[in-house]
Amino acid sequence: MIATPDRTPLTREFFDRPVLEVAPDLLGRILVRSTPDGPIALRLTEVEAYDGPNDPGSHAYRGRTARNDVMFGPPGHVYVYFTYGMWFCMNLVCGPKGESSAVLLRAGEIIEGAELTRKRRLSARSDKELAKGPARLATALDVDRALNGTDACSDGDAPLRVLAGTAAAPDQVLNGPRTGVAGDGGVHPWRFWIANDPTVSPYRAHVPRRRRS
DNA sequence: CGTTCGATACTCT
DNA sequence: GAGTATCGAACGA
Repeated sequence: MIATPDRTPLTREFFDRPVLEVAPDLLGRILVRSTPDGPIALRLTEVEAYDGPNDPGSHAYRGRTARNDVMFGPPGHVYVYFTYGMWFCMNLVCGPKGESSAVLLRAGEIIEGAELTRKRRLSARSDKELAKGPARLATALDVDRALNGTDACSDGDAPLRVLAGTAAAPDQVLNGPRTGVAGDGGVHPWRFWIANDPTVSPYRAHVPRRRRS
């Protein structure tokens, strides 16, 4: 039988651990986005760990800036960044305050409010694609810069919360190289996903782009 | 389902 | 100025 997902929020202590512990433990958890039209719930199926100052792939690698400021704050908060001129991606800050580690939320399954996400994800060829990729996930949940720095551990009517859900069994969690990270030729296998889940995004190696002349 | 190509504007050098 | 923690359109199978 399938256990009923636990709808209690994850605590700040959950996120106040090494990011490589937190990242796989987030799989199967439930992200709830409160919108004026109603809640959207997503079961996390794919994440990536970014290990603060020790990780050349991390936005925090070269120190604190206006963009990555939230990463240096308390755990359990939302870090949103803008990339490729068009897209937002969302992370959850981990580790003790000041460590600047975070988990990128890469993909998930919409389990509630799918009708609300379809209006923003018109290009999705099926519901499996609604949140298949980090920018698609953010678009589906209507996440943008306005949510940067918000607390995902607060209860009540916070715009974003993370609930306990049903953690993926450890033997169902696979890991491999991170997607699209410059210079990370499999050195850091810090992408984690649920085995055989149809909502996991395809792996893409990093491709440097040059501007047209 | 897969591949290829290029749009886009922000961040840091 | 250069690079980017990506995606969608178009096309083929």
